[in-house]
Amino acid sequence: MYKFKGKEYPCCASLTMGLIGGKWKTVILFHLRNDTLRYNELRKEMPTVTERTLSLQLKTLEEDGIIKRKVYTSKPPLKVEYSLTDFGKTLIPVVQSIADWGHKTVHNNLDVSG
Amino acid sequence: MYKFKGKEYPCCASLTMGLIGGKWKTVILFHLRNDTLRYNELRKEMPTVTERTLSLQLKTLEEDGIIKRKVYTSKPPLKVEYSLTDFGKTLIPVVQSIADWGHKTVHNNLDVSG
DNA sequence: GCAATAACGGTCAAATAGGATAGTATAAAA
DNA sequence: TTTTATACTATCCTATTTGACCGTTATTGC
Repeated sequence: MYKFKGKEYPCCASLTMGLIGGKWKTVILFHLRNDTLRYNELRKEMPTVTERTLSLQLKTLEEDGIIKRKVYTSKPPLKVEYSLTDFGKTLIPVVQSIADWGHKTVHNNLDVSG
Repeated sequence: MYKFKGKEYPCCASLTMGLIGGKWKTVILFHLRNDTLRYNELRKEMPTVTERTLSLQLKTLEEDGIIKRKVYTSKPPLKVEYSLTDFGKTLIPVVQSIADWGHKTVHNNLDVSG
């Protein structure tokens, strides 16, 4: 049994998936792996996600300590930047290997059965 | 846009997650990464999954060409063995990095915020 | 004055995932 | 002869995730 942040997981792999699983989290982390991006910049990178879902996922990633949210409110134009925390940066190799596999698989077309 | 087996994904990372995402798939792949296991051997490794869910996940992993199912029915005692296909073996580094991160994270207790 | 941009939040609904429980067929073991 | 083991399948139900759509506050640009 693995425990992390009050949640229990039966396997080390399921712990990781509990944090980065779901339809959009790895996509967000992929776009943030080398960059700091604003909310609307993320939206442009991920046009098919709804705003509601994006902000929900950003919130849980922040709660889990994986990304940080920096608000520039020193005066008017609201500006919010998202980036990986130090803890979140430890996930870069994982996210990268997930992304690389997807990329390589499409290109090699290793798909046998059609 | 990435396409694989008739499904579309907005990002290379989401393609991978479409195949190995969900609560149990990486756990199954983790246990099969070096071994061939029978249905009930998998159950013993994953006592908290229900039989329904386990067999559903095994079926979709098989349909996606990631694992193969070998039935030994040459006479009576029914025996079914699950193992990775060659295609599935290309996922070993991905699954391993997911598992390693979970393992290391629990042990280092990198959890900052509590 | 009006539209556009930025960064969301709220509500509702649909889809999907997963769990609880029980049942099946066969055969061996006690 | 009853129980146990193997490898599932079938129903039913709940919980979680995600999408559609609209509203909000504030400010800049035309």
